[in-house]
Amino acid sequence: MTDENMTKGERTRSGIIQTAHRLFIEQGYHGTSMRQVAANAGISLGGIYNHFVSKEEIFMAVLEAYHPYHEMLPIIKNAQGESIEAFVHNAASGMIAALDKRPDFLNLMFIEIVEFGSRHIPKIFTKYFPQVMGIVQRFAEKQGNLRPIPLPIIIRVFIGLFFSYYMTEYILGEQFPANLQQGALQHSVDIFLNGVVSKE
Amino acid sequence: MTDENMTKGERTRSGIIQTAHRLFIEQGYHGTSMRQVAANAGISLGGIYNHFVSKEEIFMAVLEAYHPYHEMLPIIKNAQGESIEAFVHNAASGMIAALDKRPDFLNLMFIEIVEFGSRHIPKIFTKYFPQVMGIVQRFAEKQGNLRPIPLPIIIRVFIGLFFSYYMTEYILGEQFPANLQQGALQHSVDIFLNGVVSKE
DNA sequence: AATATACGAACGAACGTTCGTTCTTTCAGG
DNA sequence: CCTGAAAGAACGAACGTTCGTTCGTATATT
Repeated sequence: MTDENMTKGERTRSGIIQTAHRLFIEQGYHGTSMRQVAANAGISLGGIYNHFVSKEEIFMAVLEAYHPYHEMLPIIKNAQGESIEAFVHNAASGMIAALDKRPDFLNLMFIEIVEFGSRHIPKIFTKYFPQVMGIVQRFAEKQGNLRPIPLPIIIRVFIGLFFSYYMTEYILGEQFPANLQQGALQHSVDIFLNGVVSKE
Repeated sequence: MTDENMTKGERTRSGIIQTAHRLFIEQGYHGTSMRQVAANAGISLGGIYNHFVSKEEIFMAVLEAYHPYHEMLPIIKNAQGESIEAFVHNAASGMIAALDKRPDFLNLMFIEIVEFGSRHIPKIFTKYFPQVMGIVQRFAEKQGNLRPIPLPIIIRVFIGLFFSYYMTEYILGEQFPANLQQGALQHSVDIFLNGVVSKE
């Protein structure tokens, strides 16, 4: 929805969500005050309550607006149809690129975990996992050269691979020696596909 | 240090740290008040300030007391000297067992990341990484059958493997289909060692 | 004219910290 | 072993601020 199609109220609401998102990921939920949200969104304190009934409802709206799953699924879907090496590498780098557009998405997740007791994450995962499972299953059957490892495990290790890869870059940055290596993602995918043990 | 060797003040201080740890991992840092800490530690509000100059100093003490690195390093050290399969599996399951004794350590990390901007984690990592690097390097040289992948990458992927493995169990529990698989850790280690692609 | 939106003062509650005071522990000097 | 003074520890009221939310009123939009 473009800016012109929105009423004034919708634009204000959207601005509040955007501002709250930035403040939440910088300071946490309880570390952010409604006054900060109001000031940074260019609205008065009381005016916020014309658009949201409570602070927690703002957090819910932020969570809804900023989770990247809608962008992730097509990436996995579009990555199929080539060799397994290309598939995995494209999927991994595509997902990391998608997360790069939501640079502080992990913070949002951590707030969810710590300050709200992970109420929503399992729901999101169980909703999306079957879809991912279906995509990978169809690809695996067509490709046919996987070792006999349960598919959910493979998916779990893959998600873990790219997730921890991103997390390491995100949290530690260049302060972690392993982050300075050239082609780190390529190597990581290589390990996922072929392992670290030499077969010669 | 046992309870008998401690003065009254040391015992109180230790109790405050213990209580604060529990409340922080349940509610976050800003979500926990000094009054809650005082009440749950069985001390008065003002009394706390005989042992800590500020709330943040309590968090520092909690972080120091509850990070599991002191236990992790010996585990990696003691896991060496056998085959690479045994080494990796022992190290992985040992580290997961160590984290199990600090069941909410991840929450503490997440608070650090969100509410304190990851001020301390890089410091901790750069302190311990060279030691881990040294241990693994000596083992790799002795073993000698690793594929030509940079060692920091291997370590990074391994840490990511076990870290995300634990995180998946911890956050999602049985609600994540892949967690219900038998021998999930064994399979994960297998992928790390040999990859998912069949070599036949 | 009717409705939606914005305002900012005001509310009571809760926040982290300080304060003066009292009670308890510690450990010399006898 | 006592004794008594110094130090340590605990208390809870109170401080000034900030919190999330409400409200009556004014302004803008439709």
